Amino acid sequence: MAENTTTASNFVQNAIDEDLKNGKYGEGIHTRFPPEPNGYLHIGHAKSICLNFGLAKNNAGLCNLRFDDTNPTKEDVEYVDSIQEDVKWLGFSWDDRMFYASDYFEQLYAYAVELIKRGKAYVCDLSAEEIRQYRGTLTEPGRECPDRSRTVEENLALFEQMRKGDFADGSRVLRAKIDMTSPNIVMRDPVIYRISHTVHHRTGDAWCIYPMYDFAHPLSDAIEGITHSVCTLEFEDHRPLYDWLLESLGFASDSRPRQIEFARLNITNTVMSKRKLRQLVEGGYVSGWDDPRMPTISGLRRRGYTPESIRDFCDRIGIAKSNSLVDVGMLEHCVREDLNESADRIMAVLHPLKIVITNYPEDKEENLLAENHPYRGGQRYVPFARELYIEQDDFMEEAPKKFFRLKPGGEVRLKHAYIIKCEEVIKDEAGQIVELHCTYDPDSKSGGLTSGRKVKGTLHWVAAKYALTAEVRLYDYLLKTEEQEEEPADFLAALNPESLEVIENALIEPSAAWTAAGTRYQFLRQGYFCVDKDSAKGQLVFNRIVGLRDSWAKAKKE
RNA sequence: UGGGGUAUCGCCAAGUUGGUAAGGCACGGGAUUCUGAAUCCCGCAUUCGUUGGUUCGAGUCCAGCUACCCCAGCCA
Repeated sequence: MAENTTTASNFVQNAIDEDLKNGKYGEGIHTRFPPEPNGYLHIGHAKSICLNFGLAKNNAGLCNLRFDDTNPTKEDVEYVDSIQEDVKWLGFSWDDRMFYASDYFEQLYAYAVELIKRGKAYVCDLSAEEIRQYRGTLTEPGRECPDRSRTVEENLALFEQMRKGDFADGSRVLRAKIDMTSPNIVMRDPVIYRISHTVHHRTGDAWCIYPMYDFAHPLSDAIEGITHSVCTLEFEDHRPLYDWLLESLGFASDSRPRQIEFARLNITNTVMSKRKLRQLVEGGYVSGWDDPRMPTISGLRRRGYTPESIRDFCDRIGIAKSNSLVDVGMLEHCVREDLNESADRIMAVLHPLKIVITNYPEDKEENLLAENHPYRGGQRYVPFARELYIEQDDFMEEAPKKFFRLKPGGEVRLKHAYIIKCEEVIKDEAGQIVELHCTYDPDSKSGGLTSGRKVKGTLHWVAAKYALTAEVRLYDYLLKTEEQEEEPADFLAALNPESLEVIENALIEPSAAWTAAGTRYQFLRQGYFCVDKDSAKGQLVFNRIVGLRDSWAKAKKE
């Protein structure tokens, strides 16, 4: 298991090393995780969280949590709450450094005024449509807005009126005065403030003008003393603007924050855009942002993923600038590895096949000692009796040569119990197998002196009389059948039809019920399961995380 | 004949100032096993998108191609 020693070298760390070596940022480094509270965090955000908090930790620095809440039309407190919960759950702490871009609205306004005073910003009266036309295209330069030559005084007055609410939404904007002919479209006098008479989830109606990301972000970073502003690749074109703003407002180049971009996470068969995830939630395709099929942190949590496994995953995939598509198998490997280490094992049967041990006294019952974990120890008692259930798949009447499980005349070990032999197959009139009559070897009891006898297969089982029913939810949590380009409509159509929630009942050994909800279990052979905390009310609910790789299942396919 | 990026094994990803290709996932083989799991060994790029060049020597330097990603929100 990864000790989360993010020692893996990456170019961001290299850049930090370089800066540290050159004596830049003598106070130590400072990063931030800046989500917009417009949806729930997903596994892609986890990559950024692990990176930013990890860099801080590994370099004796600090990492802030900052809500980038500059667009009130999309944001909500529900999201700021869930984001905090998810970051905490992942195991990271921002201590007392939780901020909101909206905390800086007043300062940001002052910076905008300063920019105007320096002749580097102006109020533009063009409509959104006109601005687009004036902007030019990818291959043609833009044209200057007629308002570009307004005097500082005019701009100051107009901007103040904007703030006071004298103008309607969309009627005017504040723009940075840079270069309409720049080959980089971002630099063609970008809008830095817009008018929006919208109630903000935190500032209410105090403001009717809101700063754009491009303006708020570098300044928020600077205000917080951020040294390394790590973001994703699509902002590379924005870096010149980031630097231009700080430069224009007089932040010294040797101490101001520096933007570094890395590639965002993509996982095979996984829907990773907030927009699409929102469609799934709002369209009722899933039960919510925390539906166990969702790649959200909260969905993975309900699915039984541990924070450790997600951090480990983020460590393993690395940080680079090339667009990559990580195999979902990597994520699954990480949970398997973690749960193999940490999860107690219990026995359960999904599709029961009754077994009668004919030479076991009818009134006899035993409590057999069972290991909770192969090497971490812990023990429990499991009731054993004459009538048991095993998994239907664990018996084959006409078995191929390499079938290690129960077959007529064959022997098999019942885990923690005895070796049994199948003597007779009982069928109904329709020829369906109803039950198996077996005999057991009393000398083969697990842990006993003569328990060393070897048989090829080991089965899990549950005593018929004491078996408890548990709800098992089997999910195919992959939401896409295959990689494909999807427009919204096609995207929904491309959902894996098998990604429906399947609920079955499993028979579980009674000892499982002794443990409090929230404990993670591994079902023998069936795969990893865990108690669903949210639904464990009187009844145990298990989610399948991912099945064990079963070479028998593989062989069966061939 | 816009700008910005990226190209190293099936999938991720290290590769310091050029010195002769880490690691993980997946996969294959063997040992072991009261989970056909786990564990343990062993194997898995003469080659770094491509073509040339510089050099005793290049994934690392130079030039030219090619492919893919991002940008024309008053979103972030």
